[in-house]
Amino acid sequence: MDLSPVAEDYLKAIYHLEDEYGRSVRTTEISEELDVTSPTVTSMLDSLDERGLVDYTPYQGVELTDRGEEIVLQLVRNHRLLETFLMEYLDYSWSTVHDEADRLEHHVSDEFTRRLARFLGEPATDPHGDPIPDADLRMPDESPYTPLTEYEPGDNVTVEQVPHRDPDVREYLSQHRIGPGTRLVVDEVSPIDLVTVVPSSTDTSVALPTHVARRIGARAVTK
Amino acid sequence: MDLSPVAEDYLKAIYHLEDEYGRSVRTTEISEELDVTSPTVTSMLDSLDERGLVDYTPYQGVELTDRGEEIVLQLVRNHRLLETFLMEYLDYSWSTVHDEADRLEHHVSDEFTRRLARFLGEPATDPHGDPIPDADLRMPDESPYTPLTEYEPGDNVTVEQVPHRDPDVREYLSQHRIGPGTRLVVDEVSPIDLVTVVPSSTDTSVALPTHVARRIGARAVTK
DNA sequence: AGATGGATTTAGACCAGGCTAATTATTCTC
DNA sequence: GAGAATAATTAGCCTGGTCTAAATCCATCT
Ligand SMILES: [Mn+2]
Ligand SMILES: [Mn+2]
Ligand SMILES: [Mn+2]
Ligand SMILES: [Mn+2]
Repeated sequence: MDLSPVAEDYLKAIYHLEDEYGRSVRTTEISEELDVTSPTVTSMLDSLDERGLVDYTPYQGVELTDRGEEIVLQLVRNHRLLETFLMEYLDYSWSTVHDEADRLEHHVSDEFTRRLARFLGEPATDPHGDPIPDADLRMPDESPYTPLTEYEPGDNVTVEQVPHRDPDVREYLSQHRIGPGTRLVVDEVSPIDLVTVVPSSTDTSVALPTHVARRIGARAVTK
Repeated sequence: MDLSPVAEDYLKAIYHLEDEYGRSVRTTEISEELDVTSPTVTSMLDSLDERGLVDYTPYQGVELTDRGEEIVLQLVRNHRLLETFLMEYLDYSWSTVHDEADRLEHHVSDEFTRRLARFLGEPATDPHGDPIPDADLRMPDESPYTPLTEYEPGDNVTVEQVPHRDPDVREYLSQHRIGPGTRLVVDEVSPIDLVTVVPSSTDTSVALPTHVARRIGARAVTK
């Protein structure tokens, strides 16, 4: 299967959207995720379906096939190992590393990734706290982190996992000094889709909408 | 200037051919180098000329402009730093490293290359003995190595620079255990375009056509 | 100087991946 | 259950990069 970077990005988008919504994915969702028009998506879905990488039912939605998912898992492995390398050896910050990896993931060979994984010591998690599929593309077990939304006011936690694909979310968190390793106290978990936290480095309260807080993984600090 | 990898490869081909023949480059030469047909080359030359990256006179030939050369030098810098990393840290062999670098060179950012150069200690030469342009794209001075063709029978030398872009040449040298660091004795420099050498590791004489021997750089071993 | 052959360009086609405008399905609302 | 609103697809066009076949240029040789 010789796939263009463009086609690979459609598969990745479908993967992430399936994961986010837990159901088959709509044309519009892909078109928004990738910033292309919906007719463009339709024609790519036709072509991916022909190649057996997705199951696509017009007007109904699309899902990855096993072969499609395998391709995505290899890309995710490439991506997360690259991010690990870029941060640990080239001193990229967690908020700048994604774009570089998102391009390179399509262009490194499997051989490269094998060797890089060995060089890095076969890590199971990347610096954003996300799991890295192993050489057989098995995803490590559930991450042991608890979403910020499940803590109580007053809880003292260390951030371990940070959503970073969306540039706006990334920028906001980075601006407010919330990243991997940040210590913070949960201030308020409001029923109107808001969590407020106080990073110990700043003493300033930071408001987080639930959809962001839910994706921040943290570990309780045992005093 | 937002250039496709394909366009970049045309510029690189022109650069290497100019270097090899010391004159402007013909359509056919590019078409052989890149394995595309000559009409394809003609149309790409039109487009590169319009963008000011080459000077192209139909039926006469083509040369890089300063802007074109700058782009190539950045690619060469990317390429040689990548090869250095791949060999020194990921244990690629000198004969397998080129293809990976030849793809990646088009996809790493300038930021990546700056950081990689720092990580590697700002090397001036790659593991094939080729000079690496510095951050301002200045090529280091002439390599201090002497082509194998200029030695005399009986001379004892260490190979420092090895041509490796042509897969056939690369395969031949690798097969006969001639690579960076190889010690060998010059056996015969024949007027019929042939140099024979004996690598000290094998004791078997290896014949090299002049066009290959000329590109092998070596240093005399002082006994 | 003219004829010829090889190199080169022009003409016309195709595919991937985009777009806009128009059409058709599906879903929502009353 | 009909009409309106929304989502999705189809139709048709464009660009970049490729090809083959046809036309043209130019260097060389007599
Ligand atoms: Mn990422
Ligand atoms: Mn990507
Ligand atoms: Mn190389
Ligand atoms: Mn290349």
